[in-house]
Amino acid sequence: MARPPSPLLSVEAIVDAALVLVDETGDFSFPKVARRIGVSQSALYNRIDNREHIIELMRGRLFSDQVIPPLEGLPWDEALRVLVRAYRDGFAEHPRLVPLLVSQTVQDLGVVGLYENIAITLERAGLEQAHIGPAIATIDYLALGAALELTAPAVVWSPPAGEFPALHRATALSESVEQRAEAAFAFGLDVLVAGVRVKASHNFF
Amino acid sequence: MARPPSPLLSVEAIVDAALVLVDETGDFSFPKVARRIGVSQSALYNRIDNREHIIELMRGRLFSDQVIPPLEGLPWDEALRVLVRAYRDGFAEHPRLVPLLVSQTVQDLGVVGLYENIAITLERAGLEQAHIGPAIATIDYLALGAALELTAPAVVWSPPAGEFPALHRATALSESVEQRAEAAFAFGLDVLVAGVRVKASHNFF
DNA sequence: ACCTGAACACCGTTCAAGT
DNA sequence: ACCTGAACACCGTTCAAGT
Repeated sequence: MARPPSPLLSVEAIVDAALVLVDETGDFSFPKVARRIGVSQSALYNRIDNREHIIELMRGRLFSDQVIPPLEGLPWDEALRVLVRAYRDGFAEHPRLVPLLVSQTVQDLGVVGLYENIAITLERAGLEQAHIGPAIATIDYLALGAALELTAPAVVWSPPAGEFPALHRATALSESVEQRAEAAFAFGLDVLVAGVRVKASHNFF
Repeated sequence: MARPPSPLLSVEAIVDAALVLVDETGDFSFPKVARRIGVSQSALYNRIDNREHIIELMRGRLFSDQVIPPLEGLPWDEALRVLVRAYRDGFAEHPRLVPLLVSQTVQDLGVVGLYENIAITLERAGLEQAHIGPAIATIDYLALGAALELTAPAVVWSPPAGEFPALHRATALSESVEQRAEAAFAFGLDVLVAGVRVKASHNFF
């Protein structure tokens, strides 16, 4: 077999296979993706440019099938919560992909659309123009971090009881990874909304 | 040469070499570390266990030579600012190391000491016990994210002007990477302090 | 146009062998 | 105890060759 009548390969199949591997093992490789599809390793280069390209395609997949509910009726703080949650949920569906994303720049346009909505909402909040970029960055850190938390093992710091009393008290109420990640994200989101409110109110004086 | 009278190798030399490589190239490898020290690749395994071990040793290095000023006299919000800045500055000295750190759990005890100080300060702020863990996680996200920002290229989203007006306005005031990272961190820190204040005040009602 | 197979320059880790 | 060199099972990427 050299040139089949209908192509054996598609970009979609490559991204599918890579995403399955990342979900299962935390990483992917060309040999494994190729084996999973049943094609030779070098054939992948007919559809994609390189490893980075596959990662960027996976990032796009995270947000492509996301439905954002209408935000018109909502006050800015509710709208902001919806958007930041949607952003976090995108990452949280494939948490083991996040470490591969952080060392690479965003190129996907679907993600940029989500950013635009967040920027609009922050303008509605009354945040001054110079603070909107920094606010989006902060939201980025929160969403990425909260998703990363999902990949962490059950106990994070495991502080020696006697030496670090305050930390020991804080981690004593230990739950599942999911509960801990959700609690951290919920707290971060509350802090964000409260902080943006305070920042925005400074504009009125 | 097989067994030299005094060892050619030390853990310190390995961590030094790996850190230089990460700073310069964003990654390190056993062959490159060994070549830089002038020793064979397999000799490294006399001092360290594996690749993860080297990464964890580099994480420790970030905070080992950090001097934290005394916090006794300070109000909780000032103290919190000092600690979170110290945490961020630790990462910021070797920003290209951060992507290697995010997929691995914290084992270094110097870092845990910093966490303890933050936990104490959050207790002083009046934050309820159940919120201290989530608050530390949020601080983690902020510090890691702000350091990651330093590795990003100059333009992050580069939004097509017409299609994403709000985002275009927000990114129009573009500065250097360092300025942008600092602005984002400063905003995030303000939001954090304001948010913690709001959260803590709920305990008084 | 679309695939295979071989080739190349890289990895991390193990292990027998030397002193 | 401490090092070397060879070996192994992996990588990402390129390219000539086939239809």
